[in-house]
Amino acid sequence: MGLRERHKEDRRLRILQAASALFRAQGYDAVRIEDIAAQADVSAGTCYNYFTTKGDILLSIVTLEVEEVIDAGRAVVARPPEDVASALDGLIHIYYDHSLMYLSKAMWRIAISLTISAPETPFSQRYSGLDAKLAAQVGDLLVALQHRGRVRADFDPGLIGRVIFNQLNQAFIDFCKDEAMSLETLRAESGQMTAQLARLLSPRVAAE
Amino acid sequence: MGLRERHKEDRRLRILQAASALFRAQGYDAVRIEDIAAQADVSAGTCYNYFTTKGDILLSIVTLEVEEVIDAGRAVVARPPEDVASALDGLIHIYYDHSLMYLSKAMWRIAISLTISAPETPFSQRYSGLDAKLAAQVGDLLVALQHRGRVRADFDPGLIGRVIFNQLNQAFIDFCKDEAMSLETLRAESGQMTAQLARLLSPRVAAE
DNA sequence: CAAAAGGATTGAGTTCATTCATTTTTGAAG
DNA sequence: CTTCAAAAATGAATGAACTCAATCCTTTTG
Repeated sequence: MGLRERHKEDRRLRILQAASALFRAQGYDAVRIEDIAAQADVSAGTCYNYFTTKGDILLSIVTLEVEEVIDAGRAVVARPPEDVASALDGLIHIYYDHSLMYLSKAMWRIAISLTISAPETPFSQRYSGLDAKLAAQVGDLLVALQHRGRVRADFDPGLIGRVIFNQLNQAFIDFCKDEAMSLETLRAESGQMTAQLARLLSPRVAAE
Repeated sequence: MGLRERHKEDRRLRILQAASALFRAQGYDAVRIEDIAAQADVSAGTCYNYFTTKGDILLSIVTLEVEEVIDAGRAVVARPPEDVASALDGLIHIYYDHSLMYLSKAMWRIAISLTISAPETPFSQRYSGLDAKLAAQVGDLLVALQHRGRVRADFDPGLIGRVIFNQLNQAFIDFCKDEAMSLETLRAESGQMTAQLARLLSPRVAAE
């Protein structure tokens, strides 16, 4: 790798680290591109050689985080708890905890809103792809549970995986929208939902 | 009502109408506050006496639309079709069609993203409240179907109503994110989902 | 009816993201 | 070691949202 390439890598990383630290410390809106540039020892213009918009910098940080969440989820899917509700709750627990490790509610809000308002942006698309992967992971968990006979076999696990993921996602968005809401409350609400869905999915029904 | 009050009403309305027309014609981003002000025969500053941000003007337009959607939905809930899948599809059909009558995909994208990125804004909160009403309406439909014995009685209709609404909502967001996607495709995808859920909710299960 | 008080309007001014013409740096070729 | 073309970096210029001190209208009061 030549000098030029190394410089490029280096600068990209410096910009990302500077932005990440500043966003976390001061909030997305309060940070100016010039601040990021100064902290990264480049000029404002250079930031635009690496990222198309300020939002893209944030999304780039967030996608790194989501990738880690997916990795963390794999462990649960490979070795899921026995019953449906616990399995779902375990996965969800990991998703939520990991998501808040490095990113504030405000950063998530902005990131999510960007993927909706500017879906054509490269990082937006990447983020959407990761969301799809997360949904697929939930589907994988359901398949594992189906194999064990813990859930009904007469439905499409991919589809229901997406249904469940959408619930988690919406609950998480509501959580991010309300600064006063605690992680415990989020977990409790998701738990209610999964318990309900686990019941609908269980093979033996005490119908009516 | 004094002259001052009348002026206020009048101006507010003029700003809203000007913005609505311009947003539709040129798209949200392409319209400047000054353009709206000019079209409404006021100054740019005045727009900020009536709305806190440019986004708030859009949200104000969108909430009017959502209120109409809720009204339209009431008719279906009052007199739902016999089977679960048709009832859900009917309601959804109305939601989607009405939503696209006056607002473009792009306008929805921006509006939805604003309610996430700036949830404290007055119109944001109003919008969120309307979303909750829509979810409750789906719940009402489920209650009606439960009374007829068309769906299992052993679940919380409010909770499942929210689950279903979240699905619709997410499908609609995905639709707005993809300019190439047709309304037919949206309907088809939602239909798949409701069919699947209708099955899970039906009282007699061909278990496993 | 005159004048003071308070509310609304105004548009020039500020701030920041983004652009772009210019300058600097890099790596290859001679 | 020079020279040169391409790639990158730079920062001054642009444009649009939003702010605010000054001004203009209503309304009220004496």
